[in-house]
Amino acid sequence: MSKGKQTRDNILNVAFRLASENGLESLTIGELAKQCAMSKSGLFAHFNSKENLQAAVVEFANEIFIQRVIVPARSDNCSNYEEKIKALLHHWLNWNQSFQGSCMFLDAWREKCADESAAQQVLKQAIANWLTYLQIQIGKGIENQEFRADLQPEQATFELYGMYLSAHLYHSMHGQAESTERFWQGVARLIQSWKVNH
Amino acid sequence: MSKGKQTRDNILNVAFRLASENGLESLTIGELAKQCAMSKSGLFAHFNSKENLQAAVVEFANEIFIQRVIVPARSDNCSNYEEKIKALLHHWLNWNQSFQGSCMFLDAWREKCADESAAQQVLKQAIANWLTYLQIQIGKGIENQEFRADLQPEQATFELYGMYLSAHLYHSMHGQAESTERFWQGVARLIQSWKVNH
DNA sequence: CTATTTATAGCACGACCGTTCTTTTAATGG
DNA sequence: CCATTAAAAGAACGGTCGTGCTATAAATAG
Repeated sequence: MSKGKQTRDNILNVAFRLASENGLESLTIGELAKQCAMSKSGLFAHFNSKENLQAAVVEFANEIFIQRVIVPARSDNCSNYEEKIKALLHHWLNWNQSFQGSCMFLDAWREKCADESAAQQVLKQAIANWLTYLQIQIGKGIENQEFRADLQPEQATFELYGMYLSAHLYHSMHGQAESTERFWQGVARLIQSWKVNH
Repeated sequence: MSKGKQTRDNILNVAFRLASENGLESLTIGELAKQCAMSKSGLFAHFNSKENLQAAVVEFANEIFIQRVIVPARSDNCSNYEEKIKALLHHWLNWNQSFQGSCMFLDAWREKCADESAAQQVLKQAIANWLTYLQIQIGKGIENQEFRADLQPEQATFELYGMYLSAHLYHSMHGQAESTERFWQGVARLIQSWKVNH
């Protein structure tokens, strides 16, 4: 790897950490440069604009996400899709709780009406991809006859994501223990309802 | 109402609007003063620090929230607690969808580790109050034997809030129609599960 | 080892940030 | 109506923001 790419990679690592602490919005070039022991202009030259930097950070975060959530779930060798989904949720929750601050993926909806920044577009796409991935797993679970035939994968994904978001909020309000407990209790009930016919 | 309080009230109205569009974090005194047709220093004198301003905006937003969600639900004259909860959710969703940008109440978890700003503390308290209020309604529904005796109000509130958060996200990703549809479908299923014994 | 490209630093810019101080204007109570 | 108080404006501050431009240092290729 050439020097340039190497430095750029380091910058993104540090930027990812900072953005995870204080949010993507409050990531500044000056502070980032300081943390990287670089000059502002030297760092700036790698991205040519703050918007590009932000977008790059989001792309980088998405790669980390895939590496920490989707890939590990593959290695878990789940015997069915319920196990697969639970494994995904497990790694997802770990990912979430790995931030001392806030996960930047939750800033996706911070849209200023029409003029979306490049970073926000990348962010939304990443989330959309992830939700679609989840949805496909649920769909496969239906095909595999683990879940009811009339279960709607989109709706199920919607509710699963809600459980995750709520866990995120409760994490900062009531701590990790209660957040995790409520999440898994809710998920268990939810998945149960995917199986039973009413 | 004296001139001072009057102006302050106007400032908070405008600030609430701005913060609802672009987030509480990106609310600046200069821009706010411009929108209020005031000088920066004139506006500043009302709060003496940005932190106080932000906290005041959050308190103001909380009052609006109560006025738009809790109070209207009282006028709905619900015959039971299920209806009451649904009325609350209805107004809650309306509140949420009244923002073209983001609802500032969702920035509560944006904590920078130990050093929480005054605004964030007020924000968290407001959310905690609201969730407790919801939880109490559910508890009364249990007392009233509308819901299962072994239903956990805290857990039920957790899951209800997740539904709301997911609706908020889907609103910006898939539009209002789908978001609303999924929300009510999820809520219907959730409340149904509060009644039936498994 | 040298020539050339690439990466980084240094410096300056205009703009805006929150905040303070002083002065002027407006509202208020007697 | 006048004296007093409260409210708003004006100007300036040190700081930081993102972003150019220019020079230097380092990596790379021949």
